[in-house]
Amino acid sequence: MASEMNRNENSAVAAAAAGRKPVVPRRALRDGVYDALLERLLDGSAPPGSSLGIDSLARELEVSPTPVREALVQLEHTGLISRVALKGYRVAPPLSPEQLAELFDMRTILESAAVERAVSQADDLVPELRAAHARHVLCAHRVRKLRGADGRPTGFSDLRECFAADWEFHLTIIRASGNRFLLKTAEALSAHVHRLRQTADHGTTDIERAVDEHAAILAAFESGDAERPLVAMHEHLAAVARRVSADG
Amino acid sequence: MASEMNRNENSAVAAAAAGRKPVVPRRALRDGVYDALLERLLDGSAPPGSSLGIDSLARELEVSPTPVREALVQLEHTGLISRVALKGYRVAPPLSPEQLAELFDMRTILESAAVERAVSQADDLVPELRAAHARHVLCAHRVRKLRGADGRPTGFSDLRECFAADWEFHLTIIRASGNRFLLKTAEALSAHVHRLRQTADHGTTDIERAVDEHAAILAAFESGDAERPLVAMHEHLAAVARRVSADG
DNA sequence: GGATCATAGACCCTATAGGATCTATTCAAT
DNA sequence: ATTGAATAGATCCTATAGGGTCTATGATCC
Repeated sequence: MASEMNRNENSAVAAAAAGRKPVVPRRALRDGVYDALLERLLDGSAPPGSSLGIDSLARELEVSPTPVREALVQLEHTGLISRVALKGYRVAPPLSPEQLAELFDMRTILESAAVERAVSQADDLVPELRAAHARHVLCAHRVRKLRGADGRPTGFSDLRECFAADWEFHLTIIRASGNRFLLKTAEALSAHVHRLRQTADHGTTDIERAVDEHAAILAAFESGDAERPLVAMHEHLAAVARRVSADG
Repeated sequence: MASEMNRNENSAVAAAAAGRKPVVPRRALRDGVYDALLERLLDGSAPPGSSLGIDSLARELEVSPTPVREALVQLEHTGLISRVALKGYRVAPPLSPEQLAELFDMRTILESAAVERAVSQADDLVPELRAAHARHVLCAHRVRKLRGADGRPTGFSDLRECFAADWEFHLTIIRASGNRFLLKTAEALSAHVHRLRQTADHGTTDIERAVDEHAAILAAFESGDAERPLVAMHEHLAAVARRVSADG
């Protein structure tokens, strides 16, 4: 009897119980719909305030309303869309200056705590951080090349990749903190962080500034000092907040 | 308590959508199912690891599977349930000691930041905090009376109310921070905080300890000092972590 | 001309049905 | 006795249909 139970215990079940992800990620329709809707919200296809009709979205995406509804519920907790019961979903308006300040205040809270906890494990962190930074530098270089040739970056695809590399640098530090709740919260905030990329017309100068400041953070971790990474991160976040607030 | 959480979340979303909307809280079936399921998860009716069948839940609650599905999606992001695509939902296992440590580490991060930001607005905070603390004291007194009469508190209803008052004290401070993201994150963690009440057999002694420590925090805010509330909060959270970790 | 009411359309919410998948039991074969 | 496949049951996922509500347009009345 016991052997049967052991045999019946699937690897996916064991992985879920242990908190690990299954080897092959299985996806239902609702996950694909979620990605599609998130894409629309992030690249500005859906202007703020526009209504998200369940039925119309289902027709556009060629699925039934049910997975659309599930994806919208999942999207609701990101803050990108707002729901009024018996009235429907709408794209949330862009963050007010006050909310923007609160967002960066929150980022400072979370990432400062992450840095404080990551310095003790700098040996494991520094190599990963170097790799993440290298990818960021590579993207920035490519964007600059494209800009030099065409005079303007081609759409959002290259910029998005660069922004993703930027965010990945931050996530690497947060992961090193070893706190799953911290990581989960940061990921929940990522939607807002990515959305304000599209609002502010970030030129390549901002990207280069970010690369430089990330380099300073990396160097601070490499120095082995316990205080310098924290101040470097503080300066970086404050600089990003200034650049975002003082947009055209 | 569940309805309060949901109402707060809705008001926050409405505020983020378009200013203030003191509308009557309209509720769809989905919200009621969410509350019912949260109730089951918090009072231990659903043991960890048990499967949450959509169809069976729909039959039990006498609704169709669709609102059940929506409520499960909404519940998924709280961490109380885990989903495997094409396999179903299951009640998440209780937090491991490591996760428990991370949870309290996260609480320390968030609530320390909240205290730091709340001290500047102590004039507005102190009256609200006094009221919240009074409700907590009242609940604790009633629980002690009941315990003295019957020898044991009647079920969870009274204790739950007391725990809700405890948490409301913390939320009051976090609200005073003026950071919506901080508040939203704390509310997201509340599910875990409330769930571990049921696991550990908290006697009335723990409640009294919490009341005393809350009183110390309140006194620290009343003193006008900028440092004392922070250390009082630190001591409180550390004490709670010790009491939870050293359970029977 | 302005306001009120009625009607129509669109939408959300809920319920039911069918196809596909997974789990568990059963049975046969080595 | 253990392994393997096959079948039955249950469950999940998706699609479709109907009831109720909200919004918008147009007509009527003051």
